[in-house]
Amino acid sequence: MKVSFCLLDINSETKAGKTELWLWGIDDHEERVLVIDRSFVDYFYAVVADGYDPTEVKAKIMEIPNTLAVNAEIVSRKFFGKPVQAIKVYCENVGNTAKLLRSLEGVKDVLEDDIRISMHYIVDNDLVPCSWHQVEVQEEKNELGVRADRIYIAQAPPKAFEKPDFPQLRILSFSMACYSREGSPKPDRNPVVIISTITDKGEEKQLIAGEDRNDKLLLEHFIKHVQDYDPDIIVGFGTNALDWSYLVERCRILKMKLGLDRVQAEPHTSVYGHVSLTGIASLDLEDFMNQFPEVKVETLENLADHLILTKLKKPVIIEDVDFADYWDNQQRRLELTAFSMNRARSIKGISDLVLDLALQLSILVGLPLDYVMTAAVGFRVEWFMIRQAQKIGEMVPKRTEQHYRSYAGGLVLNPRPGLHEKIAVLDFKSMYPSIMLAYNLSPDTYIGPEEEVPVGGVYEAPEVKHRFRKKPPGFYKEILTYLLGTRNAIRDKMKEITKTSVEYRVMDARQKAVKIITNAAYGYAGWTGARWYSKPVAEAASAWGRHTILTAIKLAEKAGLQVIYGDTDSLFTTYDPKKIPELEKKIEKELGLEVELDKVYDHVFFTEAKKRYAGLLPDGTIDIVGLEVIRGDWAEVAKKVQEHTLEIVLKNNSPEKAAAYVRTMIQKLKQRDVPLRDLIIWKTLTKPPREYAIKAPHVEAAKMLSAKGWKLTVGDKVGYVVLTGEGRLYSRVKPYVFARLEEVDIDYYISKQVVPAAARILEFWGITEEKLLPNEKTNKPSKNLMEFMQPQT
DNA sequence: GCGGAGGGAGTACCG
DNA sequence: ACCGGTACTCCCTCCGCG
Repeated sequence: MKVSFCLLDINSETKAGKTELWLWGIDDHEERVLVIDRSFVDYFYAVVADGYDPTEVKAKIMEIPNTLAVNAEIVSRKFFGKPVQAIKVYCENVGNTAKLLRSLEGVKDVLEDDIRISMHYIVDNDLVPCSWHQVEVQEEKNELGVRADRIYIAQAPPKAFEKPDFPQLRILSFSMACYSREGSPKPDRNPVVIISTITDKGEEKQLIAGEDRNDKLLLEHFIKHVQDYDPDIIVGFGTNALDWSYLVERCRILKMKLGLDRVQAEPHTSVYGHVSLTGIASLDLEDFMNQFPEVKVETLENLADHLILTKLKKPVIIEDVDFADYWDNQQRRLELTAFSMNRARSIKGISDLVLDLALQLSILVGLPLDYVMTAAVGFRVEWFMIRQAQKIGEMVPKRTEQHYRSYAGGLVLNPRPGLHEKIAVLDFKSMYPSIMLAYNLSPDTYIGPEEEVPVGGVYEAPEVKHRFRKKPPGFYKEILTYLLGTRNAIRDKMKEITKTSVEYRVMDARQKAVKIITNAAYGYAGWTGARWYSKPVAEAASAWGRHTILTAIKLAEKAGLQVIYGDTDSLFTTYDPKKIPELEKKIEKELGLEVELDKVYDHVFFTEAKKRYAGLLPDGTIDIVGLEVIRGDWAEVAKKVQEHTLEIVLKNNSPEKAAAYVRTMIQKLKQRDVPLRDLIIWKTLTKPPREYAIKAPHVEAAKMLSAKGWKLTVGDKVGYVVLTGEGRLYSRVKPYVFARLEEVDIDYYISKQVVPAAARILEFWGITEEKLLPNEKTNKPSKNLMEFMQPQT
């Protein structure tokens, strides 16, 4: 019989020395199915050395005792574009056999022994995660005790096919709270006191520990609840780093097993730091944070707030530290449980918004849903490439960390400081991908300095002089042609569809997924960890990029436009509605790359610094780029003042008014009329505190947190405030959770945060830091004299 | 012993 | 665990200073 199913998860199981592939999915009757394929044997390639007869090499391989090689076949493949003969060796234990063959005479290289069997299976059979497949099967009785409505044995590998609808997924979102009076909770001593869950249908369920904080029953109920609801996807926040390992450990201590997946096994750590649940896609919303760089302190509450899930009322935030206090108070315990439930609701709300993109990334890249979300962008690009490589018979290079050599990147112009009117921003569309495509940049088209110019000729990069054959199209070109073509096609189709339709939403997500991979291709090429790393490719791309923008500047100036600023692929010029379209055409004609008029600023302000400016758009919104306002490591109070300063300057063209506003704010600060939270400075811990070469404020604050039992890891953000006192800054900081408003050094916030941020803008009009600070005895007379002598004011 | 200059460490941004 | 280019703050060392 034939069944159709949507593939959601895949794992491999070894039964009696034989590896099976288990495909988990939903069939077209909404039944949960497990399709087992026992016919796939994993493999690797043994590349035949020059001058050896493949038939003999193959025979030799088969003769080796204990190779475990079940079969071998001679195949023609490509490696970096060059045709090679290889022996495809099928065997049960790829790792050992590949090792044996590495030193065999006649074998030049061993490849793809580092690709996991489930990925070989997906790639070779062209399976598409989160998509429909048809497969010839025989039904088998569920004697394995797995949680599935049907179990099938595949008679042949499944085949992907197009089907527009998507099955109704069961999704469970959850959040947990632990009781600890000793800092970060530890599973060997601190119980889980609340788990809040909510399903995709909005059904809420809370599991709460008993008065004695005994969590055995709670955990049993949680496991049972998951088993009963049988979700296809489980969503949490911080689950990979925290929740899953905590729950597993906690269960072990209570002599239980956290068997909530579809084979009643424990969650297990997998690649990319992902924690995997067999048969269920486990998603961690923390992995989505890089989608929202605007959210600087990456908490669930901040993300929910950013996505306006909480527009009705700002929820009360209860810090982890205070959980124990809340729990121990009858009345406040209700607040804690409500808070926990709200977290679960936020998780559901956010996943409703981001799941489309996650699914499309999984479909495009070909990694199962849970993996694709945890994988860093470099690995997403790589899996997409591996998939394409298979299609054209290209073998996958090994991952060998290459020696790092830096190279020159994009060109940044010095801005013309001051306030400008009517400024156009021209952007090259997908500049690096377009360049790589236009000049056929690829590791396999690169012609080394010693090599002859091939028939058909070469493109030679400016400055760096790297050469690339014009024909045939290289691997990167194939990929970028597909990506850029697909994105354009999707965007064209989207124009014909109602914006509120489901179809539009799906296409928008697909378009975003394609964009993510396209934009990362250049960075991938220059990443020493990449399988298809090629410094010449990345270096040539940026060289052509510099050439491109330099040419564009010349053309703009020739057209009579003044260039105010430019960075990598953008140009800021005076706006002339007649000249701009002509310039666009001229640039496209001369360079073969598309430019577009991205926006026109009514007013735009530059300091002398690159990469920092603010512009007013016709609709009244203000773009702020690079300045303190958009930085996460400045106190909110300074950012607010700078933002308002910019608004006054850009909208009213009135620096004096802005200065007056700043002075008012300083007065307010002096009264300590400011919430403590506006004084917090957040900085990331980029290494373990011990390893810092110098003393730094955020590191000292981190040490104080650790001393109180906080578990801090690299990548965590530390929030601290500056206190009054003597000496270096690092000696008078305190984590904000321990601090009171009365102890903070308000003068620090005035002189080192608010005033510099405001003066950054106002200095252009001669309003210096000194002029913003109220006149006091602390002001040195000499400075006032200097001020007096400055001519421009 | 102290203050300031200048280089270095550290972080976060832009495209 | 994607690239290079850039701004900026605070730390730290060193130098001058009879």
